[in-house]
Amino acid sequence: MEEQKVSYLDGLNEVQRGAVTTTEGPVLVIAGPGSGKTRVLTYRIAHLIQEGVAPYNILTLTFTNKAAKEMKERISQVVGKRAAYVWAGTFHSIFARILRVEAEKLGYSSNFTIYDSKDTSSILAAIIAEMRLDSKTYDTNGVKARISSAKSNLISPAAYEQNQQLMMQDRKSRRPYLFRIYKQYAMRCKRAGAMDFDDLLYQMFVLLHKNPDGVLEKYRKKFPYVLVDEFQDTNFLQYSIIKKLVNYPKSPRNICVVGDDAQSIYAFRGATIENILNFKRDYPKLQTFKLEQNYRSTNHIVQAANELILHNTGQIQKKIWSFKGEGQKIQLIKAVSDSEEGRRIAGMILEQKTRYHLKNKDVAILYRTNAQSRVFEEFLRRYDILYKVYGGLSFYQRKEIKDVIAYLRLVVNPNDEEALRRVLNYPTRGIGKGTIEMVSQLANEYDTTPWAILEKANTLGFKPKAAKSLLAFVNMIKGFQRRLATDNAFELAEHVAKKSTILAKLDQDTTVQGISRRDNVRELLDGIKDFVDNDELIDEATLPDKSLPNYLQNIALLTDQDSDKENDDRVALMSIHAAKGLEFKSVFVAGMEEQLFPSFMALQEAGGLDEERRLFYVAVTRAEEFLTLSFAGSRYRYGKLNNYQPSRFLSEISEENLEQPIYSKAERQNVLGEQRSGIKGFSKPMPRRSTLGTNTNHEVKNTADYKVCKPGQIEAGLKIEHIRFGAGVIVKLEGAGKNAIVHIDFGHEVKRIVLRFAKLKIV
DNA sequence: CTCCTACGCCTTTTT
DNA sequence: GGCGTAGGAG
Repeated sequence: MEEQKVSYLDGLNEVQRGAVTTTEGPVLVIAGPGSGKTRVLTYRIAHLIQEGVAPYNILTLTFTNKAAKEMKERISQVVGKRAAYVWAGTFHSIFARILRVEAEKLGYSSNFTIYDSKDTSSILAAIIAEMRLDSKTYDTNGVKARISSAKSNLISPAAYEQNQQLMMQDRKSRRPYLFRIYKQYAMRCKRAGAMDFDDLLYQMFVLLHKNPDGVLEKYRKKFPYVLVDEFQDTNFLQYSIIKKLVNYPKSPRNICVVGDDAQSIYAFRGATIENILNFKRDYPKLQTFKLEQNYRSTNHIVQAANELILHNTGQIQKKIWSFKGEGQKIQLIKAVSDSEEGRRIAGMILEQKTRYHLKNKDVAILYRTNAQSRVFEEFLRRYDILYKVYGGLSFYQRKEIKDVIAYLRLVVNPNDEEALRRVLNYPTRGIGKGTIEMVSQLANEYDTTPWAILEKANTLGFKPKAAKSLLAFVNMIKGFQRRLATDNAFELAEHVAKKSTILAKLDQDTTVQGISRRDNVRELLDGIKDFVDNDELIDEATLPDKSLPNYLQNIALLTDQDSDKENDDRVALMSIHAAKGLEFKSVFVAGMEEQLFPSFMALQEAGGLDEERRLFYVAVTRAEEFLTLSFAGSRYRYGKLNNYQPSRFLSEISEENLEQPIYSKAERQNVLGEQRSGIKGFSKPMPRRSTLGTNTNHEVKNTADYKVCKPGQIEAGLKIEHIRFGAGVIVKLEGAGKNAIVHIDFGHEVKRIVLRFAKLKIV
């Protein structure tokens, strides 16, 4: 035992060891990127277990399933099978697990449905329509964000209505009835026996706060040791729950939170760095450990990270440093267009693979928005490089999958309104818009669920034809429900897919998308079969349960289809957000352009720029050895071509660390000077503008005001500007009329372009 | 009521 | 450029 202890503690530096072995009392670990944060967390848990703490008394909260899984695996490497009993998971999944047990105390069934973000949007859209509110002022996403934010700040619908400040804000933004939507939405969720993502946290808090049958004491006792990963990304609600569990009179306050304020990138969904400050205030006996040594990246990368984050205001003082040697300077790709960016990055990956013997999985392409992945997919395919796109719309978010799942959800919980709405007339069975609206109205009138209305369809004044269709639907679902007792998840799902005629419907569609949809449904069924056939005990505390309800509970919180087989050798394509916590030998950060990164949305919000910069900090620090930044002078957005300026972030890394910087030293001073003087948005030296506070949008040349010359004007020797490729000289004209081709020298290459399609401007 | 087409909006990031 | 919805014809 003693020896074992020594063996794992030996691999830690002084500070890390302190963070691991200080098991009693509140601990704050400020962990820079690559500083061995996960190591500290897992060793700490392992250490607790070695010291005699029961694994099931340890609660570890993370933000992603992936992080939780990794942590469990690494704990088991130190303490073996006992690791399976540790309560480690995402906030949402852990609380869902607890809420299933305690559901009845809150008036829910333990079979409650979890509404994902799309379900929420869809219900809100329906409510807004039913209330006859203008869907433009009450845009679904805006309303959703507002409700989510209310919940995250523990404001109930009733409290919302009483809150003068919120009501005032709504009146100002011409949405005075927002509180009614919130109220209605909350009522509907409850009536449907469903919780959305925020409810999983909100209801957890309510449970602990109302404390029916002493549940609060039960969980305080159950979890004497609490750990929180990525603490900088917790919101007020999450912090409040943790506080309930840990901070009370006579509590041992054995809580360890790990985070890095410089990596806080979720302020947009309510995360607040204030939690770190509050933590210091709430736990006076706090012990703080700062992990600053970076074990991940070479020095140029670390230094670049340090210098760019200096442009932010109010970071906790911290400077990361590395012993890994100078390494290679950061490379910069200047591409004229998004497709050239794709081509050059793919080419560079090929080159790096040969020159440095990198595997595909050593490489990642990171971007600000998921929509950017397409070009890279195209070129990686062309270059025969295997890749995997993470995030974006997950498998379970696809329409056809949601449709099948909706049937299954309905079988388990017929009150699930959203599932009902989705499939009541899909595949079409003669239940039209009017009928559906009437169902909804009756449900509100009788204060009951739509399902209950359907069951009594023949007594409520529906047209005979409609009533017949509705009852046929009810009988079909009831038929499925009878099988719940006997069928396993797969048998039932397959039966449902057939009998609902979903499969037949998809078979009719012979378009490419149609076939792919069908394949997806097949894949879903295969997945359910896997779930049923798999005998492996994931968690030794629970017995295998192959029922449909259990299947649905398992997938409800799966977002990334984390079927990630470790030996899958693929280049990773993902958003920077999704890359947090990961590391790669070689990282490409694409789309380094003003308006894209930093995002134009963020630039309009207070603190937005700083958050974008922290995001860039996260991106940069994912790289171990090779970091390449790239920008494109033009790219398609919403199917339209736009021109872009290089991101200001590029000018925040000095020549010491960045190869072939776009700016000379003098220019760089100039740019920094302008930024400091408060003129937003110019990342490139520009002639002085006459007006102050010029909006950056003016910098973006758009297709509309680009004056294209007529084909007849073109002749050899002319200097022109091409809308995508920039400045060039006409070399010659080939052919005439419709087929005329123009040769243009753009400096680095001569392109042949069909004259009648070329958008050229004579300079 | 169903199917087809046209139009409009979309994209910031996630559990 | 792509998806979802609205509006019209059958």
